[in-house]
Amino acid sequence: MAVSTRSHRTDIKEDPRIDFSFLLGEVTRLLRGAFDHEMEAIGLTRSQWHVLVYVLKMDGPTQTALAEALDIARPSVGALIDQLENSGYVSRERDAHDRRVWRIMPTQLASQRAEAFAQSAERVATQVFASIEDRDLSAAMALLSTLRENLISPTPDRLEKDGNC
Amino acid sequence: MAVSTRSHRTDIKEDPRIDFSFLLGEVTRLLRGAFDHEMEAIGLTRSQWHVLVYVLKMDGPTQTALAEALDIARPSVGALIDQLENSGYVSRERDAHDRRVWRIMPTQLASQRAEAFAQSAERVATQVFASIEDRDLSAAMALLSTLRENLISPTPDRLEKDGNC
DNA sequence: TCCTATTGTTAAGTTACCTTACTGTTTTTG
DNA sequence: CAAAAACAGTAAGGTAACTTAACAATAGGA
Repeated sequence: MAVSTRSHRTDIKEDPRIDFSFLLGEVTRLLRGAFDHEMEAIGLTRSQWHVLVYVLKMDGPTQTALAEALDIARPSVGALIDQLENSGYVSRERDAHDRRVWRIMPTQLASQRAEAFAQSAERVATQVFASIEDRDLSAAMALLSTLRENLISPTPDRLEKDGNC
Repeated sequence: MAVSTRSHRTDIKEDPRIDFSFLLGEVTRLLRGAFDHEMEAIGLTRSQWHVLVYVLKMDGPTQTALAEALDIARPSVGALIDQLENSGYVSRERDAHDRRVWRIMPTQLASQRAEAFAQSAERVATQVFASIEDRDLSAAMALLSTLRENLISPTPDRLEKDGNC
């Protein structure tokens, strides 16, 4: 079934799952750096770009919806939207039915540049994912999805159900 | 050969490699959170713990060696070592042959607690990697290693050789 | 000995988050 | 309908982890 059972080993240095975790972190860091490098030319930070992608994806989300999607605190989203608004990439528009909320809309500028962003992303992806088979990529994605599931909700068998407290 | 050739698509939202990148980031973030949660009880931040693991791994490294291994700037290492020294986990010891350098040594406390750290890590790993097959883990690690290679050095075929500038 | 490279530190600034507390607005509820 | 609860967003302030630039001390070769 799962990863081979270990009896009493308590050496961080020899657990493949720990190695995997470190590798995951390292690749993520490098990948982030590669994207940053591209985005720098465009004048967006990673966080701004991250938010912007979700704004483009989500079709007029509220800030709270963005906060949930990005899993960051609402004030953080507010600050990032401020930045993107100042740079002219998004605008806050009042919701027709609820005056508490802002709908975050990509501007024309964002749409114009969306293609350039995509090409930058594509350029990075082409280098980074060179020689990777579709099949393997899918398999790795499936594994990562499983990890995500396991991380989001506790394992079914021992659900301590304390959530995150 | 590589991931299926696309003609002109420039839509970030539909590129599996971009999806993969986001997923990678998300899993890393969640995983980091899970480890943080464990490490919090021990009183170490993620960065401190990260450095400490390398100190335990590397057998008396200099700060510069640590900076290279962790791929962070030397002042950052210095600050983290300060913290770990104040917490009593490492000590700076003068090198016998070069009075400029400090050798970073884990203290008895670190060795004592190393097992507890490992158990914490194990506990997280057991939940997160539940239902993951060894085979699949290895395959994913291989893929991540390839990505790392591609990220560290430009692809052989189109080596622009600008390094990182 | 002088010149250069290297180790580590200090100082100042940036980014990206967080938390807590607040102002409005809407929804619920008695 | 009015009071209370819930919710969206903002403000203020904090923290951790980085960065770069400039510096002192040391090492080591010409």
